[in-house]
Amino acid sequence: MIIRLDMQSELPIYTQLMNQIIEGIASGSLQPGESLPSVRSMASDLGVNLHTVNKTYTLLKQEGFILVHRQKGVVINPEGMPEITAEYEHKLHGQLKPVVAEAICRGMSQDQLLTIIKDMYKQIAHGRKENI
Amino acid sequence: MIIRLDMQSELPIYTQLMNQIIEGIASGSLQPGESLPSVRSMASDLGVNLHTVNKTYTLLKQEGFILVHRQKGVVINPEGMPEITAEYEHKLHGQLKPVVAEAICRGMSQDQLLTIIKDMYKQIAHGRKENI
Amino acid sequence: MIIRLDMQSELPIYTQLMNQIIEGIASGSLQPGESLPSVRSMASDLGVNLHTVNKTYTLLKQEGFILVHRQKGVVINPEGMPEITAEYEHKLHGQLKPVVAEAICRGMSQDQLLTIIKDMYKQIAHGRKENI
Amino acid sequence: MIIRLDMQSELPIYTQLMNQIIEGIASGSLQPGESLPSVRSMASDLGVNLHTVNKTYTLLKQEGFILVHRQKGVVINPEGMPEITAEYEHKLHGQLKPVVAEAICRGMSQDQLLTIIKDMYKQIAHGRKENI
DNA sequence: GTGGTCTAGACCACA
DNA sequence: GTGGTCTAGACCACG
Repeated sequence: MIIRLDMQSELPIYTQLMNQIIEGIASGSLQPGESLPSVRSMASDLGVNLHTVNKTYTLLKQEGFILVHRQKGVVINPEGMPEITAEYEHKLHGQLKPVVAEAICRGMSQDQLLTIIKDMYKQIAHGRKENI
Repeated sequence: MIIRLDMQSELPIYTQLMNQIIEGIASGSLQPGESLPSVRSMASDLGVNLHTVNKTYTLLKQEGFILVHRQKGVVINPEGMPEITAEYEHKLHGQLKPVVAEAICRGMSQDQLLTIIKDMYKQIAHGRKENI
Repeated sequence: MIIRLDMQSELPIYTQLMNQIIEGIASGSLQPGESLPSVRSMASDLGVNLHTVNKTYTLLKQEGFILVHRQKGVVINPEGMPEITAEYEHKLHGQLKPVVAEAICRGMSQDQLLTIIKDMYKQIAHGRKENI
Repeated sequence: MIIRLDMQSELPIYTQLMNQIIEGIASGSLQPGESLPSVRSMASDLGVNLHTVNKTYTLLKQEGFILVHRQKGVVINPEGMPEITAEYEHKLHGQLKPVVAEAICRGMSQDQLLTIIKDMYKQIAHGRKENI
C-alpha cells in the first residue's frame, strides 16, 4: 500500500498516516489479519521520526483498528473493526456539522452534497471488491 | 445568537468560534448585512482574549463570510456568501474523505451515512426558514 | 467629479479621498483654480465624518495640491502643482520598489509592467485633453 | 540576507519585513527551496517580537511565497512563485494608480517614470544573475 | 470606541 | 527546538 504524506499540510503527519491506514482498510487494500511494517521500518520508509509512527499506531490500537502482538508485530485487527458506538456517532456529528454548515452557506444543495458522498463511497468501496 | 465554547476541546477556540458563526449563517440566525459584536465586546462576552476573536474575524474576512465596514463595524457579507470554488471543493473532499473512510471501516452503510447528512441538512435548513 | 469610497477597503477613507482628488487633478477633471466643496458639504455628500474630510484637505494643503482661502474656500492650487523634489523622488522609490519586486517574483517581464504603466498614463492623460 | 527595519516608519514592521523578503526573492538572494530562519531566531535577530515575524510568515505563506515544511522548517516555495492572477492584477492596478496619478500631477513625463521603473528592474534583476 | 499593531510571557502539540 | 495557540496589557490610527 502506497502512503503519501504532505509535509506542508496543516494536518500533523501522524494524523495523515492514521487517515491513510484507515482508508486502506476501508478500501480493502489492507485486510484484517494482514501485518503492517514495524515502527522502525515504516518510519525509515517514510522518512519520518519513530515517535510519529509510534503515535499513529498507538492511536489506531486505542480505537481498535490494529493489534500489536509482541511476536507477530502489528496487524490489522483480525476480529473485525470497531463498532458504531454512541461515542463514535457523537464524534462523527462533530466532524460533519461544520462541514455541512459551510456547504449550506456556500449554497450547495443537499443533493449536490449527497452526490459527493455517494461518489466517495463508490470510489472507496469499489477498490474493496477488487482487493478482496 | 448563542455561542458555546468548550475550553477543554482539542479544537482551538478561534476555530470553534468560526464554526459556530458559519453555522449561524447557514441556519439563518445570522442574516447577510447583520452586524456582529465588536472584537472587544464579543471577547468579553465569551470570556476570551480579544486576539482570539480577532483571529476568528480575520479568517472569516479572508474567506469572504464577513467584512469590516469602516462605519458599520463587522457585518455578515451583505453581497452573499463565498462561491463553490474548485479550491473549496478540494478542501471539502479532503475534509470528507477520512470521515467517510472511517464510517465504512466501522460498517456503516451508505444509506445510514446519507441519512445522517440529510438530518443535519434539515436541522440547519429548518432554522433557516424560521429565521427568515 | 464623482468620488467613490470603499468602506470595506483597507485604505483609510481620507487616503482614498486624497488619491481620488489627486487623480482628478491628474486627469484634468479638476483644474487649477477650480474650487472644491467645503469640508461640511463634502462630508455630508459622501456620508463621512467631518474630521475625515478635514484630514484629507490638510494633507493636500501640506503637499501643495490645494489652497485654503478664508473667503474663496478650498481651491486647486492655481499656481500649479508641487515640484518633483528629492523628497518626493525618495517617496516614489519607496512606493514603487515593493510593487516592482512582487511583479518580478511573479514572473512579470519588464515589458509587461511598462505596458501597464503606459496604459495607465494614457488612460489618465486622455481624460486630460477632454477636460482642458 | 540583510534586513533593515525602520521602527519610525508608518509601515507596520511585519509589512516592511514582508517587502524585504519578497525583494530578496526577486533579486535572487533568496532562492526557491532555501530555508528561512525560524520565527524565534528571526525575531531575536531583528529585535522584534516573535508574533510580528509570525504574522509576516503567515501572510507570505497565504500568498504562496513560502511554505512551512514540518521537517525543514520555513522555506522559500520550491515549486516557484505565485502566478499572475486576475486578483493580483487588480491589486497591482490599485497600487499603481495613485502613484502614477501623483507623478502626472507633479509634471513627470511618461518617459521619466518608465526610466525609473526600468532602473529599478535592472537593479533588482542584476542581483538576480549574481546570486544564481 | 473601533480595529490594527506590537510586546511579553506562557503552554502545548509536533517531530 | 519548532510553529501554533492563548492571555494580558499597551499604543495608535481611524472615524
